[in-house]
Amino acid sequence: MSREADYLAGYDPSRFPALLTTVDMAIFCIRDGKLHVLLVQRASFPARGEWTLPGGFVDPTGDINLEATAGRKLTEKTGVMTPYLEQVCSVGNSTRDPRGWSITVLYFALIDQAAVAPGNADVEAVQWVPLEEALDQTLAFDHCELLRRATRRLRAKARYSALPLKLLPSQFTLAELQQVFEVLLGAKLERKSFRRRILSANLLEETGRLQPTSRRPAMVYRLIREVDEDFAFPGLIHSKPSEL
Amino acid sequence: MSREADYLAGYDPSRFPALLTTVDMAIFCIRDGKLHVLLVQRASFPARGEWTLPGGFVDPTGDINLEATAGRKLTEKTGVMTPYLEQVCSVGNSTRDPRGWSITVLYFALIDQAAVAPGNADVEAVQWVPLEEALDQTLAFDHCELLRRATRRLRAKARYSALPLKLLPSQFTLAELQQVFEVLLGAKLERKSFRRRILSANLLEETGRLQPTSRRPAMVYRLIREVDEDFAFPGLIHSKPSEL
DNA sequence: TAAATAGTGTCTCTCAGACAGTATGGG
DNA sequence: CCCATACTGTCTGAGAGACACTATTTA
Repeated sequence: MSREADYLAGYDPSRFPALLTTVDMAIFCIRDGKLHVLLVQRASFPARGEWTLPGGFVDPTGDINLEATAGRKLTEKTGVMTPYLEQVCSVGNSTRDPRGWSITVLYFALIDQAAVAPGNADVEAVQWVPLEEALDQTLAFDHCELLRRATRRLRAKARYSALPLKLLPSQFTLAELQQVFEVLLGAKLERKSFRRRILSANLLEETGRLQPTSRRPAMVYRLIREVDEDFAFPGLIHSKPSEL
Repeated sequence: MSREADYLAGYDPSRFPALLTTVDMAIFCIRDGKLHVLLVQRASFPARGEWTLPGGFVDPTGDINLEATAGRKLTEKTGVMTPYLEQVCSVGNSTRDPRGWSITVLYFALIDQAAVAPGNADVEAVQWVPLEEALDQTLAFDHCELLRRATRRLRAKARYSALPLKLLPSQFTLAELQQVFEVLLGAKLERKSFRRRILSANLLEETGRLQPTSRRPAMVYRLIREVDEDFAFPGLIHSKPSEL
């Protein structure tokens, strides 16, 4: 075992070719009934002035793990502290970054739009963009492809999980929740079936009554137990898949 | 734009703290009606002599992308060239490797046990281990946790996708296929329901007749179209989840 | 009272589970 | 002929879709 200690003492990581290692994030929220994603404008080379997903290098001295890097980036850009954060995939090759062989670990975050610190987004070159526009415009590096992957994952999960809850504040009506699902799935859902499934999952509990947004007030619900990454209820998976 | 070229010419990646970047693999096959995973014994420090998942450093000069690294490792250990390969997740933190902050990208591979080159496994310190044993025994680094994650992904996919097909040769009977699903799900499936779902997915076509394994011969099927990562059929998802 | 949205009753259709029945081979 | 396994027929119950119905608010 002292031989292993000797080995480690003499180990020099910089002998190996350096790989650029970053974390990139697709931060989603709902605004005006549409899915939006946060984009930032690069301040320095490479791709200076172009728009990208927020992200940056892993800091081995400050970040205890990859998720901490992602959380740090998210808080820097939005002020949100405890979002839903999920790793999507990693992409690594020799061509995606002109500086050399690079790897990025892609996360997506779901946040309640109301929880975003309003100041930051105007000071920095940061903006919320409707998803379709973001996918149309040419993002730097391979960030269009990254955004597509994050979107596909999010939409797939909307078909069988309670994940879209994370795009709402802690109290909400079923109509609001249904609308979020409809935005993600790109399809209208049957009201009765939706209520049946959501309520029979024993995920929500009633509270009081709500602001009369238009006519009859709706019951306000809150989450009764935490929605983890693996939670799935049967049913929504049968909805037809949405376009793209 | 020449300023960007200047920037790139003067860019030195080694200014940044080095991160150890590896790819690890959970290579699964079915042997004797049980799910097995390939383990290797480490030949050098750190953790010399201990068992791990096969894996190794990304080679920026040889591998064009992460999947190429994974494919290279797989072929080295098994001789299999075109397996089903799927990225599970990446784990990066400061504690998982004694040499420093390290990231691993985890893949799993599904192969037909009959396609494995038989020679290699005996020469090297490589062995197929029943999954339960592998999870029980103490693997080096965080490889127990990695193996658990790969297993969870595989088992989850067996509930709604046609993925388990990749554990069989190109021709197979429905009884064999059902047995693979049962092994992965850890539960008996209803024969009639299973046949209904598989056949109504229009994935298989009939061929001729088969060896009388025991009594009445069974129809041999083959895949009619490729099963990609996202293919899902309704139904199997309702099966009760298996233990662990 | 009209309009608009919240929420319910209930029919039907699809499909998975169950299980008994039939088919086809080897000993 | 018996047995074991392959495969089918068919009943039943759960749950999603459809849609008309009632309830409760504002204007």
